[in-house]
Amino acid sequence: MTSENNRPLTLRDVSEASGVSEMTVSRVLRNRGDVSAATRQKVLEAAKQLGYVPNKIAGALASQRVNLVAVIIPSLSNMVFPEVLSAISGVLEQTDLQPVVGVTDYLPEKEERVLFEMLSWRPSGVIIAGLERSEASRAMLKASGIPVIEIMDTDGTPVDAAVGISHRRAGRQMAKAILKQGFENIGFMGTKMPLDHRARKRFEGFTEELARNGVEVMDQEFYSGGSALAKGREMTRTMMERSPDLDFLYYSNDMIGAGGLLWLMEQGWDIPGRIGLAGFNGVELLQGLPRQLATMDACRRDIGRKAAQILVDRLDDKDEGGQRIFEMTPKISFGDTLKRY
Amino acid sequence: MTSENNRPLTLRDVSEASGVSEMTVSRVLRNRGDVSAATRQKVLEAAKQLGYVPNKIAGALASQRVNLVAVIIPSLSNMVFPEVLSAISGVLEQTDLQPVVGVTDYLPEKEERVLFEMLSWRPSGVIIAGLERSEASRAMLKASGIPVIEIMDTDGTPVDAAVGISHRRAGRQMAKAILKQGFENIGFMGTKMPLDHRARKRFEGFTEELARNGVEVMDQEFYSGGSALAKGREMTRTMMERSPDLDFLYYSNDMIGAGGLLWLMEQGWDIPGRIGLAGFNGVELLQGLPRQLATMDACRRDIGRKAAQILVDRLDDKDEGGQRIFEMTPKISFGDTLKRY
DNA sequence: ATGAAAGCGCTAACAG
DNA sequence: CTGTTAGCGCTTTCAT
Repeated sequence: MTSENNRPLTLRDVSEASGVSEMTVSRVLRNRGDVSAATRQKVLEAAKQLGYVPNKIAGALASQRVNLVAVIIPSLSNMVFPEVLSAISGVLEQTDLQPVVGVTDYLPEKEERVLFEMLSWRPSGVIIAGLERSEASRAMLKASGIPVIEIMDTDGTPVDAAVGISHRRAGRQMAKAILKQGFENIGFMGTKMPLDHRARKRFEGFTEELARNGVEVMDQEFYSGGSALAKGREMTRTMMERSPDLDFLYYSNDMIGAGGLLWLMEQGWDIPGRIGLAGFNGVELLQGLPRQLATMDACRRDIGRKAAQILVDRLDDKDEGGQRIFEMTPKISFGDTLKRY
Repeated sequence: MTSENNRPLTLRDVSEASGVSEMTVSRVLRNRGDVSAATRQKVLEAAKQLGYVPNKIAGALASQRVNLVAVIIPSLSNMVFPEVLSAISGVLEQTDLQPVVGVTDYLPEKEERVLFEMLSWRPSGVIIAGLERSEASRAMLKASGIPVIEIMDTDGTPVDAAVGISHRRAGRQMAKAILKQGFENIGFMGTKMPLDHRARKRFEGFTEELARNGVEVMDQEFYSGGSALAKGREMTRTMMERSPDLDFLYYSNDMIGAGGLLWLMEQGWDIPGRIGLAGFNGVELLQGLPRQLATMDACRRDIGRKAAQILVDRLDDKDEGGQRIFEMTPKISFGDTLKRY
C-alpha cells in the first residue's frame, strides 16, 4: 500500500506516471486510433500499476454515449424473470452493452419511478416487461428517443416494439385442449394480483373459450403472498372439499399447480382419469416431480434473446423501420395430467 | 407530439421555458436550498410540461456523488440471491441509494470484469457475495476507497466488513445433529462446482465433524446443471441402488433434497425411521412438500438487511471504526426427516 | 502517431 | 432567495 491519498485516480495520473499525454492514454485505454506499440505498452503498464479504473461518468458525459440497457421487470422472485434476464444477458454479452435491472413489484407507480431513475442515466435502450403502464411512463419512454422493446406480451399496443406471446390466445388454447379431452367441471386457481396483466389475460382467454363452448368455470380461488407450492396445496384441498365434482383444475402458474399435483397424488386421486391438471410457464422445476404437470411454455428464453437482438440491431441501425410486434407461439406440453385418451 | 427534435432536454431548456436561472431550476429539482413557492411552482410546471428527465451523468460528475450501490452476486437462478437482494433493496429504499446488480456466474474472472465495470461508475458502496476472490478484485475493492461489505460467509478475511454465517460451522452443526440421532451410514449429495466456496466449506465442516466422531461419508455424488429437483431425484435413486445400507442423506441444498425426499416417499421408504434426510438453506418451497425436509436457515434476509444497514451507516459516518465481522447464527429446523426419537 | 483546446450538463461555492 | 463562475474527468475535434 503506497500513500493512501484516497482520491480516485484520473487519466492525468496515468498520463504523468507514463509520460504520455492524457489524450493518448485515453486512446490506449479505449483501443481507439493508432498508437505505437511502445507507447501503448508504457500506458498499459502504468495504468495496471496504479490500479486505474476509468471514470465512466466522465466518459459518458463527454462522449454522450452510455453502454447500458435498462431492463425493467416486475419481480425477481418469479424465476420467470431471471430467465428472460439471463437470455438477454447472453446476447448482450457479445456486444459492449450491459443490462441494468430495475424491479417494479408489479406496481405502476414504482415502474414510473424506476423508469425515471434509469432514464436519467441515459441508457442506450430499454427492455421492459408488459404493455400496460401509466401515461407518464409511456410519455417518458417515447420522449427518451431510444429503442424501447416491450416483452412477454403482445395483446396491446407497444410504444415502439414488442416481443412476446399472446396470453389471451394461450388461455384459449389451453381451454380448447381441456375441453377436447372431455373435461367439463373446471376449477381455476391463480394469484389475486389485479396488476399481473398477463395472468389476467390468460384467464380471460380461458373463460372466453369455455363460454364459446357453453362451459363455465365451476369454482375459483385466488391467493397472494407466501410459498406458491404450499398455496397450491392448500387451495387445492379447499377447492376439492368445496367442489368435489370438479374434474379439472387449471392453475395460473406451475408452482401452485405442482403443489396441487402433490396433494392430489398424496390423497390418491386418479390423475388424469378422475381429475386433470394444467399449469402455465413450463418451469424447470416440474421435471423433478413424480408426475409431469401439463403446462405451456411461455417462450421466455426466446423472448429474451429476440428482444436483445432487436435492440442490438436497432442500435447498429440495422433494423430501422422493421416489424413492430413479434409474437412467439407457445406450445402445450401434455405431461401426465391432461391427456385422457 | 410537438416538434421531435430528439435532443434530450437539458436544464437550460427548463430554465428558458420557466424564465428562471439554471441554478435555481437545479435547486428546485433537487429540493436543495430555499426557493420561493412561486418560482418553485413555475419550474416544476415547466419541467413536467416538457417531460424533462435530469441527466444524472452530468449531475454525478459535477457533484462527485453517485447514489448507486453495486451488489455483486454469483447467480440469479438460485433463489437465495434474489432473496438477499430483496432484503437489501428493502433497506436502501428508505434512503436515496439504489442497488445495481451484477452477476458473476461463480466465475472469478467474471467477477473481476463485473467489478471493474461497476466501479467505473463510481458507486457509493459495494455489497459482494463471498470472501474468495482474485487478488486483482481485492485490490480494486481496496483502492476504490468506498465501503465494501462482503456477505453470506464469515470463514475468511474480509477486505473491509463482512456479514454472514460460518458455513464450516453450519456443516459441523448438522453433522452433530445427525450423529446425535444415531445415524451412521451417511451419504452426501451436492453440486460439482468447485467455485461454490460456501458449499465446499459446509462439506468440509461436515466431514470434519464426522471424522472427529470416527464416522466417514459412506457414499457421495455431485451434479451440475439441470433442474435441481430432478437431479436430486436421480442422484438419490442412483445412490440408494449403489449403497442400499445408507441411513442418512445430507444434501448441499434444499432443492436437490426435496427431489430426493419425493423419490424416497414414492418408493415407500420409512422416513426418518429407515432413512433420514437434511438439506440446506431453508427455502420457502419446502413448505409445500408433503413432508418437511430438515434444513438449516441461511439467514439470508438478515444478512441482506444487516449488510445494507452497515453500508448506510458508513455512508452517514455513523459507523466509522466499528466491528468488522458480523456472524449470524443459523438454526436447524428438524422438519420431519431428521428427528428419530 | 501524438497533442491542445473546447466542451458534455450539471452542481459547488460564492456573490449579491 | 437568486444568479454567476468555474470546474467535475473525460472525449471530440482539429492541429501538428
